[in-house]
Amino acid sequence: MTARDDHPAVPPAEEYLDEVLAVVERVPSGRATTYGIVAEAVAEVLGRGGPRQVGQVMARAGSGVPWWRVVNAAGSPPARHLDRALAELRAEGCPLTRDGRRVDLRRAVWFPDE
DNA sequence: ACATTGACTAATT
DNA sequence: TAATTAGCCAATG
Repeated sequence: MTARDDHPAVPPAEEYLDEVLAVVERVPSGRATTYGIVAEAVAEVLGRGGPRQVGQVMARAGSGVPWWRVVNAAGSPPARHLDRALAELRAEGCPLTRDGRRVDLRRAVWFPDE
């Protein structure tokens, strides 16, 4: 290594990205969590980031993980892929609201400490 | 260094 | 219940 090997092997942004994806991968089928909850879990490890940062990561690198299990605080999947997300959620039996357009977080919410 | 932009949230109306 | 507003945080140009 160089004399100064104090520069991160992984850029902070990438490190943050990995941490977010690691959490999302653990969300069980048929359940869901929120950007805010993921952000808290990540912040516990890295000490930074908020819901919007999680959103950024998902937008940029969310394919590859069960992104449809991450919804906003109101239970709505990302508007961009609303239909695809709802189809997935319905398919895996995730509790939805009566109108079937949002996740019923009261029943479906999952926290990373499980 | 400043402005803009987002797969956000909580409070308000 | 839905729309609006202000606050939020880091990436980007």
